[in-house]
Amino acid sequence: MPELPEVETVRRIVEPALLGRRIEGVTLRDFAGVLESAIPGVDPVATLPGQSFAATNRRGKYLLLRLDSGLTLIVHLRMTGRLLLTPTAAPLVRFEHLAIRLDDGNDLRFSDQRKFGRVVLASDAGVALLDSRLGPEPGSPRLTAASLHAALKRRPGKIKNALLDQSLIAGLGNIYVDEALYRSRIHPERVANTLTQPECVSLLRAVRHVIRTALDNQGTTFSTFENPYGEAGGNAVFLRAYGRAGLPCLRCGTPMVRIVVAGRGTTFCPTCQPLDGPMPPS
DNA sequence: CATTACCTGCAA
DNA sequence: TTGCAGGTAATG
Repeated sequence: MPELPEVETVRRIVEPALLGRRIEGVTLRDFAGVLESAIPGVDPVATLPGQSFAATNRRGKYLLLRLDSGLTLIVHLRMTGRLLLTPTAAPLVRFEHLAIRLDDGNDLRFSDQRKFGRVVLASDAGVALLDSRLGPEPGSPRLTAASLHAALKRRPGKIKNALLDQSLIAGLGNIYVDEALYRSRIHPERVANTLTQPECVSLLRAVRHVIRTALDNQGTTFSTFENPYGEAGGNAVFLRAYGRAGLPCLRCGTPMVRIVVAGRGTTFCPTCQPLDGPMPPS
C-alpha cells in the first residue's frame, strides 16, 4: 500500500536514474489503459519518444516525472503498482503493462497486478489542478496544530475518515493513519470536530513521526511494496498498530482490536485509545 | 456524510 | 469457495 513514504522512496531511487535520460520508445501491453493522456488530442505513445526527464517531484502519493517539453508524467501506484528500473534486455514479465525505453539500456517499467495504478501525461495546468485538490504535505510549515484543529472543527465525521482525505493532509493512507492515531492515543472513530487543541498537537506530532520513521526506513513492505530495484522497505518492524489485531498492545498489553472504519480494516488499542477521549491521569 | 465499485492474488 | 487487502472516484 504505497503511501507518502513509499512513493518518496521510489522518487529518490528513480531520480538519479532518470534525469537527463531520453525516452527512445514506449511499449504498452495487454492493459493499455495504464497509460492515459490528460491532454485532449495528445497520444502519449506518439509524444513521449525524444523527450528527456528534467525533474522528479512528489505531491502526496503522486509521483511527478517532468519532461524537458514541460509535460509531466503523473504516476499513481494505488495499491499494487510498482515503478521498476530494469535492463531493456530483460523480457517483460507478468503484470508489467508499460515499458518506457531509456537511452542508457534500461527501461522504466510500470507493473500492477490489479490494474488500479495509472501513468498520466499532463500539462502544467493538469499538475496545478492536481496540486489544488490536495492538502498540505505532512512536513509543510503551512500545516500546524492550529490549522489542523481549525480544519477538523469543520468535520462532523470520524477522525480516521478525515485523515484519509487527501484534501486535508496529502499522503496518508491506511497504515500511517492507524499508526498516527495509536501514537497519539486517539480512537479512530472519535468525531473529528471534538478533538482538543492538545490532541491536535499530539496527532500532528505523531503523523510527522510515523512518516519520518517510514521514510528513514525506505517505506513499509507488508506484502507487496518494492522499490524500483525490487527491494523491500524496512519499516514493517516499526509498526505498532497496523497488522497487529489480536496481538498485545505494545504499551499496555491489551489485545489490539480490529474494526472497519471508512471501509478499511482498522487496528487500535481499546485501552490506550478510548472513544471517550483522553485517559484521565492515573 | 458514508458506502460501494474498481481489480485480482492469496489466505482461510 | 469465500472474503479480505485499500486509494480514489462515483454513488447513495
